[in-house]
Order: sequence, then C-alpha cells, then structure tokens
Amino acid sequence: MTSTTQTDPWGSIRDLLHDRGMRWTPQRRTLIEVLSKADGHVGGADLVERCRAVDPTTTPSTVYRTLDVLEDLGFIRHGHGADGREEFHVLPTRDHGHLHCGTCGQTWELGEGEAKGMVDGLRGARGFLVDLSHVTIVGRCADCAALAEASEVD
Amino acid sequence: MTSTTQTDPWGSIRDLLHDRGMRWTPQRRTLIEVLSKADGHVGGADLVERCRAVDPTTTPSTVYRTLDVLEDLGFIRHGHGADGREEFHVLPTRDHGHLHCGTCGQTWELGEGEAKGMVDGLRGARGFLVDLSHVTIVGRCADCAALAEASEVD
DNA sequence: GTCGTTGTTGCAAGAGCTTGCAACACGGAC
DNA sequence: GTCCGTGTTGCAAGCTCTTGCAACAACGAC
Repeated sequence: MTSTTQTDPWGSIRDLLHDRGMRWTPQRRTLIEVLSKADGHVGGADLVERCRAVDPTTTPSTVYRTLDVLEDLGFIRHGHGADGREEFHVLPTRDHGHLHCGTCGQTWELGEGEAKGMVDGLRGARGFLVDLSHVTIVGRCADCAALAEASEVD
Repeated sequence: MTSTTQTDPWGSIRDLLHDRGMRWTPQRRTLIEVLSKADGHVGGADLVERCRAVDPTTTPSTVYRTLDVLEDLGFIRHGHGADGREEFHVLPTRDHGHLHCGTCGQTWELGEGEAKGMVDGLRGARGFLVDLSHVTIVGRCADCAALAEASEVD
C-alpha cells in the first residue's frame, strides 16, 4: 500500500547489515517494519508491543538488541524521557532534544536553535559536546504555569 | 558523635512531618541518617543498599516512598541520570543540572549560569519554566572528544 | 497507663529493561 | 542441492522501581 520505495531509507538496511557481516532475520524485518510506520518518538515497551502485533513470538530482548544495532547504523537514536524510560527517535534527520511538562505530561521538540546558547556555551567553556538527542528537559509549560499561578490563591 | 545540631537541616524534619500529620518512624529515621551522610548525588538502588547496611530489614518500597515524601518537603530532588536511572540530590542548595559524558561516564554539575541562555530563551519564547535539577545533559567531555579525534585516523 | 484512628510498612506482583547462555538458522562455500 | 561457521534468537534470571492491599504501629485522646 503506497510503497514509497524510491526514497525509502529503510531499503538500505539489509545491505548495510551484510556489509558488516550481520544478518537479515525475520525478527529484524519485523522491527524495521514497525519502525518504518512509527514516525517521531516511540517508547521501548511500546515497540515491543507493536512487534508482537506483527509477530506474536517477538521477545523483548531481541527487540532491544536489534534497536542497539539500528542505533549503531544511525537509523534511530535513543534518549530518556522525563520518567527515565527509553524513548527512540526514528530517522533523526536533525538534531533535537525534548521538552517535557511535568505537570500536564505533554512533550515538545526542542530545536537546535533553542538550545544553541547552552550547547555553544558548554563547548566554549568546558569543551563539552552536547548530544542534544539524548536530552529531555523537564519543567512546566506556559499553560500549566499559568494555571498554577491562578490556583496559588488557595 | 560530632553532632552538628546547631545548623543541622535534618533536625527540622520530625517537626515538619508532624505539622503535616505525618509520622516519625524508624524506617524514615534510617533513610534520613543515610541521606545526611551522603552528600551530592545518590542512586535509588544505592540508597536502598545503604539503608540495609544500617537496618537489614529495609525494603525498597519503603525507601522509595519515603524519598517521595522528602522530595515533597524539599530535602531532596530527584532526576534521571544518563542511563535513565533515578538519581537523588541531597539538600539542593542551588538549582543545578548535570553533565554526563557518555564515553567515560563521568558526571559534572551544570551551574545555573551555564544553562541560563537556554533557560531564559525557553521562558521567553514558549513560556516554559525549566526544572534544571531534573536534567542530565549527555554528550562527550573535552578529554574524550580529544581522544576520539586522535583515534579517528583508523 | 490503654484505646482508636489513620498514616506507614512489608509483601507480592508486575512493568521495563538487561544479560548470560545454549540452541538455532542465515548465508557463504562447495 | 547440502554443509558448516558464527551471528542471532529465546529463555530465564535479575535489576530497578512502582503499586495494591492487608496488617501494623505512631501518637493524640482519655
């Protein structure tokens, strides 16, 4: 259904694996199928569940190990959400972090531009190279901050 | 032994608890004893273990629940380390985040000043109030970056 | 001192993720 | 087509942390 094979970035995985002496297995096919349909961010347990929907015999260890491999190949990146759970970014075209509101639970993307000040500052002052994609900044969003202020008259 | 009661911030806990209708239990005493000896940052499992050293009957659920209470009272704050595990900051006198090198595993404190650019930017642009203490910025420290560059001639 | 209320505890189960290990199967050689 | 080496898989166990629930005990009332 609407196969966009022409620019399908996942099409090259099989060859990439072979080039590295790695194998193309049904289990990996399943996970890649799931990932190709999941844009944006997905939790680890979430992926396991979706793989099970495709192939009920899927086991967590295989999924997490395959995710490691795919991260090595650059197809995904992992970070940790506000609660510390793993979160995977599929096809990270640009470097971005995350902003999470601890009150309402919503999450937004944090662009390179917004974090530039800190990233550049840390590189300059300490030579530290920030890996933005791994970062989730926690705090309180504008809406929740406004609500909190309004109810602070109790 | 060497009781520094005069400025002991932990001395007020019992009263604070009572004021809130909460109780002063041996289990809480144990955890507070452990915390008062642990400056800086401690992992959750680490605290459970140290509590067991004081009182072998300690159970994890009690420790984690007590930590919640203490966070409510402002005696500690929790964040998540680079691997997503919980990390507690004892007596957080000033707002600070963490810098973690994914290569060598070292961790540094991230002062308010260093993050100011981003924090102010996010507040200005989106009204988002960053909770610095919850943040661990992952990346590569100067030393590891230099080493990586040197070995990139393979 | 004893009593009763109710905040706490400990247990057990479970979620999310990791790791060691023996058996399996991909894929190149023939 | 068959064979074989080794990368992978699935299982089982374990770690970290959470949650529901019944029994317990801190502490104010008397």
